[in-house]
Amino acid sequence: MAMDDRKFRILQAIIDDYILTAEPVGSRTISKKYDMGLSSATIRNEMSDLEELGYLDQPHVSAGRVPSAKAYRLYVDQLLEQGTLRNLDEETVRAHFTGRAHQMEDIIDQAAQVLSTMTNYLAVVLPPSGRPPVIRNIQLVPVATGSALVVIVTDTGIVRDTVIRYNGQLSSDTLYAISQALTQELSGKTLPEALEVLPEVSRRVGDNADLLRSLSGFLGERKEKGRKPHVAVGGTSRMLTLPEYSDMERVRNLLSLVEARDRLASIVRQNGNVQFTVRIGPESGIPEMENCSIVTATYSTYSGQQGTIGVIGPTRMQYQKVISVLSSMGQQLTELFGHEDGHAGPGDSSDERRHS
Amino acid sequence: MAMDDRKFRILQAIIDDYILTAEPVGSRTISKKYDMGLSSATIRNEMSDLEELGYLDQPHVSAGRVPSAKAYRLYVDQLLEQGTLRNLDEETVRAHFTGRAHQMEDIIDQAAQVLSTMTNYLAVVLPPSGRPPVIRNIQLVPVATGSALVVIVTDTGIVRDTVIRYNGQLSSDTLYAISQALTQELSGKTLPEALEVLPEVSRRVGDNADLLRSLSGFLGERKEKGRKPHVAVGGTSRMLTLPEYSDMERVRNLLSLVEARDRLASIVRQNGNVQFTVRIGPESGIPEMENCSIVTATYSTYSGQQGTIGVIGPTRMQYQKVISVLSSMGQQLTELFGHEDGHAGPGDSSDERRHS
DNA sequence: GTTAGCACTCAATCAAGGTGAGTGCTAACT
DNA sequence: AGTTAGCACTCACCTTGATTGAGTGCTAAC
Repeated sequence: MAMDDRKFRILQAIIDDYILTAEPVGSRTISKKYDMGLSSATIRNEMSDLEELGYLDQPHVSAGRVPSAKAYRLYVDQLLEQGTLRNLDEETVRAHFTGRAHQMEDIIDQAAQVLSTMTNYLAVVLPPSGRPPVIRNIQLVPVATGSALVVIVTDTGIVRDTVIRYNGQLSSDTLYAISQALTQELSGKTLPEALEVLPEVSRRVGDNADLLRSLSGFLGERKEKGRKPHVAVGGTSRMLTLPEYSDMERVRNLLSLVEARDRLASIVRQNGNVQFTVRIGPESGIPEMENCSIVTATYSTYSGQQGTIGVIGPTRMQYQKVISVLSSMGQQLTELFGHEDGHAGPGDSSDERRHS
Repeated sequence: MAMDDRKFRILQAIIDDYILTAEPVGSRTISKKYDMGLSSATIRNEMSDLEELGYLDQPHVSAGRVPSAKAYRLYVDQLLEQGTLRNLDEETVRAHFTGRAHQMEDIIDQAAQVLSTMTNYLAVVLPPSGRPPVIRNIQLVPVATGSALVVIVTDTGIVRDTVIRYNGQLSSDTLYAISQALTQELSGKTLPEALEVLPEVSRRVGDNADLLRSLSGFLGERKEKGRKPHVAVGGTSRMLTLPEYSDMERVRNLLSLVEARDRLASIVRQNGNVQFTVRIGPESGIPEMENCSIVTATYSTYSGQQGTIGVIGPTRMQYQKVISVLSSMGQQLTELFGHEDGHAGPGDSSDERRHS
């Protein structure tokens, strides 16, 4: 016995209904609500077949049927194939996501916010990452006697800054001179490379050994740990309204996942070059995500770095909606970061980008 | 009838027991577990009095008694008076809170983490704020053609940065010259003040009207919205293990509060100059916090700015522990920020501070 | 003033029975 | 051969009622 067209249509109806209600679906419901022109008995036979084929599960004998992960997989694959769903939410996303902010973090926060309100699920947005950033400019700004702010502008537009301290006093002009020297020597290099050549540079620049040692220490630390990236999350509380989270155990699971940002990031992060990933239930291989689906998309920056945006929800997720919204958001982030200044947002207050 | 010493001791026992078990406390429990040398009947009489005095509530007639907000208030006041509890957790806090980080945000994140693990409640840490920061130094760092990073170093050590764009090309040296001029003119001023005099400065500096307009726009925006401060939160998932959060409704309340960081901040933020605040249940005046207590403490920076750290938990909170931990943490943050560089953490890798 | 004793209350627990949604199977129908 | 009506069966869920036990308030004796 194989999957024929009628079986598929019935399966689809079951999935649709289950996504809507979160209740096991009975044969009578399908026969009546989705008029297939078939009696419940016939549906019943087909459902029995579908169960045998592994597309349906039965919580217990006198309950309706529930779609299996395999069913969702089929459903989603079919959705993606026909590809009609894209861009349905394009405009709504544009309307809510202004991207009008100066800091990268604000932007991804806002993106997560929009994603979660539009989908009603948990949204995660990871900042761009990828190949190591290349130094463009180093600037030392006097803060107080004996301390300076190090600003490193990289090609990704991400600015890393910290205060270092040194002995003695250096004038603003001296610091500028050192900055220029450092920029000269180090621009075009990645952070680890810069760290390597720093001693040599230090010799050449000469008499500020102390300051350069501090700088070196800072770079070294950064190399090891990296700045832990800011992971934006939205919609946690919204998830709790879903019936699947009336179970405390699951809520706790979800919450501790959300709290462990780095773990969350590693779960969501998408490798490879596909535009989309849909991982349904156990496909993710993550034990506590058995009942969740993870849909991710990517966006990219002008410098070729890649970021991930993702939505986590129950397996009975509104896949069409989620995929459509993610797709639009991915596109818009790509647009937003697709410009030379790297940092986001129209610094001037022009409104062009929305229509470009 | 008034509160006498015996009544007080009984009340204390009830509170202690309720804090421990979260179950209504019966007369027999008090008589046996806390040997008062009194029979349950006597305790019962006293409890009846205590109820009449408003210190105890009875969920229903055949249940034990539960301390009222008034009881906790008395209990806490008494704790604070005797003041013996301070510094009990000093060492543990020191051990877990290294404060070893370059970014302010990392530090307050870590502080929230430590607070929540040590108390098992929800911890909130607000960055220092207070009088408006005064500009010390302005620096424009070239990022790409037509765009520059604005770094403003303020006396609070907090660095605000953003990329602005302008027409045309300016060399690194030109930008430096402008930076110097701006620093000259604007240092010592607050942001709003700077915004006011900027047009004038613009005239004097001359031919870079476009850039200065961008800068002015940026400052104006900042003035309005301010950079939304980073509010660190820790221990959300830990709260769910408490029996009072087996109710979904409450969990949702808590969660949406945690998600609305600004609201959370306004709840926790402590005004006035007291070292401590303990708000018990309805005292906070916040409807959804009726069953919660909020304990806050402050820390301050060398520049006189003040930050708040707080713990939110059920009214039957372990007040002693919480107060002690908050106290130690506040002290340590004050120490940490009590130095000229404002930005935190030993930039060098010396270990001195832990013993200073 | 303290305590033992007793009647009383009431949430919580559990078993028993009823209900209804849903199934699987069979036999009749097209 | 596919479809459908009918029927027996299953089982989660709800209701009901009885039981239990923690806890109280009151009274009378110490």
